[in-house]
Order: sequence, then C-alpha cells, then structure tokens
Amino acid sequence: MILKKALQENYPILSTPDLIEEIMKVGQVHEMEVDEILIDINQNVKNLPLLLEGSVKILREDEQGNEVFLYYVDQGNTCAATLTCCMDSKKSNVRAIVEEKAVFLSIPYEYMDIWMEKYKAWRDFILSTYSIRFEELLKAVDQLAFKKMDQRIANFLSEKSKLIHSKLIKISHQQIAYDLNTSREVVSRILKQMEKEGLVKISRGQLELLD
DNA sequence: ACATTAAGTGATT
DNA sequence: AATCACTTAATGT
Repeated sequence: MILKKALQENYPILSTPDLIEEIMKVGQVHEMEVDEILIDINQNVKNLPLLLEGSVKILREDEQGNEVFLYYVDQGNTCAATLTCCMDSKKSNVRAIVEEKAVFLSIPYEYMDIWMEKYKAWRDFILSTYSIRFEELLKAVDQLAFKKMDQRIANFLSEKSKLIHSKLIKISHQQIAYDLNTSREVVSRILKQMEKEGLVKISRGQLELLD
C-alpha cells in the first residue's frame, strides 16, 4: 500500500511492523490546503498529526494578537508543542498553518499512552521529536532575544528557501513583517540593503536568494 | 484607464 | 526599530 510506504519512508524510526500496522489502522489520512489552520491556539488537540507531505508553520501569539514565527515542521516530523498538548488533550499554545499543501495521518490521542508502553520505537520517536523541537525552539528564542532584525529576516528567508527547495520565494514584505512581528517598512528597508549587498534580488511579491 | 495592492522614502519618536 | 504620512510602481479588471 502506498500509504504504508510513505509512512516508512518518512518515519523510519517507527519501523516496528506491529506499530506500523496499528498506525495504519487508527490513523486517518487528511489533506489540507495552503493557509488552512491545522491547529489553532486554545484549540483542544485530540489528534496527533504525522506529516507525510508538505509543511506547516508554527506560530506563537501574544495577548494582543501579535504573531511570531517559531519554526517550520516538514514531512517526517510532528510538532513537539502539539505533542505536549496531545498527551492529555490540552489546549494548544501555538497555531499551525499549512505552508505547503499537507497530507498527514491523524492519530487519536488515546493511542499516545498505549503506544508509549507498548512500543520502544514509539518512545524513541516521541523522545527524538522532543529533542529536535527543543533545539528548534532554542534557536527561535535566541533569534528573538539576541538577533537584530536583519539577521532574523535573513534567517527566515533561508529557512523558507530550504523548506521549499527553491531560491525563489513568493512572499510580500508585508507577510514577512507579519511573521516576524515587525513593520513592513523595516522589512522593505532591510531587504533593500540586502539587495545592495547582492544577497537577494527583489521583485514585486517575490524575491530570489543569491549566493 | 482606473482601482487596488506592493513597495519606497523621509521625518519623527 | 516602529509609526506616520505620503509617493511611486506594478498588477488586475
């Protein structure tokens, strides 16, 4: 079956045959289009999504509704923040928006505990996604705390470029400003500077990373 | 041709 | 680095 293959390719760590079978049995395949909200803040999370295709952007929001980009989750991964919520079906503290058309397996949260006891592969999987995401989070934190806007923008763009495997990024200055919680003018000015330095080529609604 | 939206700029805090 | 007010340029209808 094609699904099984996708699962094995994207999640080699879950290779235990019995576990694969169970995942296939209880997991529901879902598809979501770009910009759809996979998980919203304060939403009760009762399913764990295992991304098979596409990618998702994880955002944090403050009391005033300002959003800040945290990190991307791509295929073969799941979000640790979601995982935490999923463990006992708590409310999400982040928002997950589909960045690239996503296909994922939705696992009801009841199985989290059961599989933790039953399968070593599952435990390893959970632990490793925790540590991967923890590092991502630390990266995000010191970006926010210590880096200046120009570095944050440069970083944001290179992450994005890596994610979509393209140097051509279709995004407006406004959208970048929104993701990094700054103003459009600042983004425009920094981008202009980067262009002078030969780092990017800007055109309306899209930009290209140069080397 | 006109309206709409993206991007550029200077001044101010 | 943020905000404002305004201009200029690109794009859609």
